[in-house]
Amino acid sequence: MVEASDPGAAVATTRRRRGSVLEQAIHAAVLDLVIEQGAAGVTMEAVAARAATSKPVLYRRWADRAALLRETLVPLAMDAIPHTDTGSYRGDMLAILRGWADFFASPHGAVGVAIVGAMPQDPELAAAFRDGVIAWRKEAMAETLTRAIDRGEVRPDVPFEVARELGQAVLWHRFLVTGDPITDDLVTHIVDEILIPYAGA
Amino acid sequence: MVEASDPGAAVATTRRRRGSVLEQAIHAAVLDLVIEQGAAGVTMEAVAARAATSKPVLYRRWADRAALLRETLVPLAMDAIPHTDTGSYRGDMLAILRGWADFFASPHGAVGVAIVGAMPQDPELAAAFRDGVIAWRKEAMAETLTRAIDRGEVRPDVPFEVARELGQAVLWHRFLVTGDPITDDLVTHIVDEILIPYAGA
DNA sequence: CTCCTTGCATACGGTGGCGTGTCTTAGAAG
DNA sequence: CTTCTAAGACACGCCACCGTATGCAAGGAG
Repeated sequence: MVEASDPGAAVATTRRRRGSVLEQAIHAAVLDLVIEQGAAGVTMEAVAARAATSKPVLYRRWADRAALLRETLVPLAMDAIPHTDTGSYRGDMLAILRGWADFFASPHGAVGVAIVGAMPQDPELAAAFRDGVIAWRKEAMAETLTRAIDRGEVRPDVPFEVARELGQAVLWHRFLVTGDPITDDLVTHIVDEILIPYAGA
Repeated sequence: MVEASDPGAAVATTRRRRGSVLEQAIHAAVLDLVIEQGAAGVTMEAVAARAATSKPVLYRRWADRAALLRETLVPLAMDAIPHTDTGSYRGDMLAILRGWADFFASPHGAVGVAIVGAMPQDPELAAAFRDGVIAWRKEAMAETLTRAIDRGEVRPDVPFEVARELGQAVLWHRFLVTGDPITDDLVTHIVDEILIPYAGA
């Protein structure tokens, strides 16, 4: 995942910690397979082969393939979107939407489709994604909006439920449904012509 | 599906026409399986069993499972959304968004997820969906917007690319990504507080 | 009434993934 | 140096699905 496990030191102290090199290689293999063949391509055999290990290793750490998928994809999605205070509502929203745009354009974008496509058949993945990624995004957007209200950039009675998802909804829609391009012009247009008029004081 | 095939008359004339009762039963079986188990659950064997027929029948009419899926799902999606002239931009948009909302709430909503989830691995499905459903929706929205511009309800320079997808993007996003409820209050809110201000003259 | 065409269901070999049992090897303790 | 323990690789049986070849039944032509 993120904290890169500072290789040298950690290995020196304990010979092999719980989630270490091997586990990381497995997650990487899963990610590769998702990108190449979608969630359906993530079989235990394929993962084992790709990670240069064997199936018993996988079954030792994860109950089944669904659990392995969950624990690989959800953390990835968590890291995709920046959450920084740029000092203005416009700047914050631009940063966030550009984060989504970059995510969709990157190979990791396939993770988004994989999760969405797998959720209906995997309630646990759905719960993990919604309680993890979505809930966290909502929280982050709530903070962004609260800061903007404090600054007087956004009207205090703006409907949070809608304001927080309006921008990313268009990007997700293009990415998943229409396949239309997501340009930076589109992002700035959304912010300046839709989000700010809608939320503006 | 929708038009109930007026059983008596058709059977009387030609004993068994090309796409008739059996073919319809097969499509129904595919739909059931998609709803119950997602696109991955649509195996040739399961379809044959569910439709009370056998695999050779399926292979006689469709080259492979992807073709069967395409020819079942795409027409369904085409029938989902109304395309009527209500006489006003607000009325048109309310009708369209309510059409999407009803579609998502119905069992057929699963078809939406199935298509989105399967597109990355099935270029032909993606092409069929985008050249069929999406292109047709774009055209319909273009007509709706043109009428609205003629009536003076919408500014002539409104960006079509964004205006036509803005409303449904929020609904798709809730349906696929967040799982948040899609209420009629939300629909009217989107129309009155977002679409009309954005596109208004 | 018989033949023949048409079209379906049953049955088959082949493949690939699942989940697990067994053996081997490498590191820790005595 | 020897023994013990733990972890991983190999291999197996199982099952579901694929795609096709074969045998059977029903309706039209002679």
